[in-house]
Amino acid sequence: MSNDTFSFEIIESSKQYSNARLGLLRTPHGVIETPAFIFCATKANIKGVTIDHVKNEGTQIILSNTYHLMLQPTGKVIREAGGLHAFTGWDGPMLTDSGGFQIFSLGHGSVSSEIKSSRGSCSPDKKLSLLKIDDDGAVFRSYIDGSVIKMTPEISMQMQIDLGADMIVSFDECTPYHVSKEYTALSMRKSKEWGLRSLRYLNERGDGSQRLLAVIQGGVYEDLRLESVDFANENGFFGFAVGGSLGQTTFEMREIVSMVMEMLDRRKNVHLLGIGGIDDIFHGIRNGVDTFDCVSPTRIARHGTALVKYDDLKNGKRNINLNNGIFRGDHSPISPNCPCYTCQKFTRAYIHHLLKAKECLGGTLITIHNIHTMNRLMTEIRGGIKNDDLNRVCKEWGSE
RNA sequence: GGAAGGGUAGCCGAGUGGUCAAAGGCAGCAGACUGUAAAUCUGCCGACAUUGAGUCUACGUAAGUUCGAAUCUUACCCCUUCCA
Repeated sequence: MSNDTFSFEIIESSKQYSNARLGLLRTPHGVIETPAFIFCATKANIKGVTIDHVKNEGTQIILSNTYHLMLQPTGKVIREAGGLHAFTGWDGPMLTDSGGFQIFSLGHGSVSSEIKSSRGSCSPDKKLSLLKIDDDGAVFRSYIDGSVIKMTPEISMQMQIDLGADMIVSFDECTPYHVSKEYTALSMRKSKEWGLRSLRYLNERGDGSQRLLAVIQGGVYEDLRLESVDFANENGFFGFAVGGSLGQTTFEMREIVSMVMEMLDRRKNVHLLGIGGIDDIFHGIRNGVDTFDCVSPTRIARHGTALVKYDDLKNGKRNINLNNGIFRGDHSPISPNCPCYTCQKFTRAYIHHLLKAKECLGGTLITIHNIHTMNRLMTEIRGGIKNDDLNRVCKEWGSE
């Protein structure tokens, strides 16, 4: 693999915000213009839509999850299929997550109630299935058949090699918020160790067609974040992924993101794990984040909410819940200015009907629209950086 | 004509003397969702009242029994099934 097959090149820096930048992320499966949004295809599909829709609405890169795919259909099946690209039909750039987040979400309960602000909406009686975590790795009970599954950096790396995504992520422990600083420190140091083991394994067993991102841990503590960043800066990772507990409130999350972004080697690409609110994206980009991933655009779509550019909606909101009764007889598209497949062919009334009738096409059509809208947001943000006009773009999308 | 079983909030359906404005489900109304065990979860859901306290109207209709009735009695109306 020649050196320029894989690279991250900063092609323009914002004058309005010194850290915001335009980049080109080159991978064997194509070039990603950054800032970019990465859609979650956790179980090797973006829920509810075909890969053609994903592509046609302007998606540059998608993400799948090691933990889910190792349970089902297993790495063996995907390796035999020729890797995730062949398996899914997606021929563009791809990232896989390591499974480290599952140590958190399967071990400590709901995501949203813990890492981010708000209360959890997960059903409370879910049984936690993390059995053990030590220096070697983590042991889970499979949520599919109850069998006992071991995850180590080496297992995660081998799985990610089998999956064959362009960018892969170090195995880490996503530290919850409600633990002591001592635990957070130990956990972060464990993730450092696991990062080294991940790197070593990939260098020894990989074929050179993949690059590794270091995960930045350290919770809400500046000194721990700095220690984690120093480690990542010094150890030859291709890029970075900011993860772990980002505090309890959105405000806290942004403070941590700003803090970490100041510490990282600015020559490398930075991914912000799991964050995808429009305000949070603008905040991240001003601070130099290059890529984001989040389940929110596709999840809320399945639940009936369509994202709409603030200036297009003209009612002071940035999304509409198509479950709401006011759309029963609304024969206009979701957004008047949207060229997506859904808005070209279908009306709010029709989609409202599909949702009410529990026809899964409703969620599908909104997912298509939301994918387009997120990609359009990122396109306009890149335009804003290029033209030193990011604040105008921000306003148009109803962000502060 | 005879026999039996029923009629409960928008719908279905539990409840058989007080703890009943009445379980549960559906429908309706709204909200949440941030490295996906999520096409899921939460709240409201007779009327009036800004919420609460509260007031009123309600379990086919009418009249009773009772301190108290969706629940017991009588009559009537309607529905379903079975027998002729």
